[in-house]
Amino acid sequence: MGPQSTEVETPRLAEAKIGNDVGLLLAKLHATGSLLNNKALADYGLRERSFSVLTLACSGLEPTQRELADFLSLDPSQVVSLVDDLEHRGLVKRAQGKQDRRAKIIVSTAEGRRIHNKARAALEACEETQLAALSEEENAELRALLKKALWGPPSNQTS
Amino acid sequence: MGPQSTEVETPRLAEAKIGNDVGLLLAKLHATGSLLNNKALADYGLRERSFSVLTLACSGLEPTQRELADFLSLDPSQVVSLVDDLEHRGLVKRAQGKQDRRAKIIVSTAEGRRIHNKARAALEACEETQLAALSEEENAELRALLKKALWGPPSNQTS
DNA sequence: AACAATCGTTGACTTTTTCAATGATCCGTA
DNA sequence: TACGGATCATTGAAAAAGTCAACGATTGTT
Repeated sequence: MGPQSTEVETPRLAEAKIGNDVGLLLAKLHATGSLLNNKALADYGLRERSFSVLTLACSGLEPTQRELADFLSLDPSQVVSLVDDLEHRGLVKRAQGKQDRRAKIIVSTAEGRRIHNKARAALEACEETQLAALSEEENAELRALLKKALWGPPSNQTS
Repeated sequence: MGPQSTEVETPRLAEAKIGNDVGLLLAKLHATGSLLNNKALADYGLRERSFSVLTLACSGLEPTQRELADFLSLDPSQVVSLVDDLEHRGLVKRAQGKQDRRAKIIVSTAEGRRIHNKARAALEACEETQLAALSEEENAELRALLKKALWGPPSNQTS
């Protein structure tokens, strides 16, 4: 098969005005991307969402479940399920919130970090093939635009 | 309140490496966008998907349901439901395929085009507020990058 | 003419999403 | 200090969405 197994030919219907609709473009890229990402993560028993949770658990930011729900656009009850799963498999654990004892802080275990490193490599390779049509600069530009659309102009702290 | 009612402040967790993950950025922008889009379209009894179908029915491209399913990344049975709904409301109708009598071509009615025009205006206004953080050029750049990621470099036919 | 493949459709099944209710805890105010 | 309202994680149920196999009708191929 071809060098990249992702979609290549422009479909007939893309000519319609809706082919420029941001909402549709996002939905479509997200749909095809999710499929591939989940496939790439399946080797590690992860999916896009559980990987996101695991990543944030490994980040050192000590997120609470509420923060995870907000950041990942999920219902709090969905975060419970995700964390339950990861915790049962020994990849993360719940710790008591430091200022707030109602909140649970999600932190990674050593095994969690081990799995995460492998999964991250696989995911990065996967996303690279998805965006194979874009140059390195375009790839970075896309990220920057998405972030700006979401959170406004980057504050000039950190790099 | 702020000038745009959409999200503005960068959340704490965005600092994590995953804040640069294209998959997550797409998911997040799509999630918040869908919510707003559906809200904007609700006045016309439409949602993102039924609007997409209606748009393509109005495009003159005479799409078949199979083409709609492929283009919108939907299961054929989902297209059945969407078209059923629009047809019951008199916005589109099913016509027999020209070369293939198995296929159904989806075409708009006069009423369908009327509704579509109004809904499109509302949606465009809605998306403009969503991408308010982007300049006009950045907005166009984002569209171009998304299209390129999906379908490769634009073929130099049409304008 | 026979066969496999495709289109739209249906219906069953699974997964995901949504939402209200709960106990524990926090915060502000009296 | 004690009260009241708000927030956190959790549960469970209901609603919505997604997935998938099977079907009749039709197509194209052998």
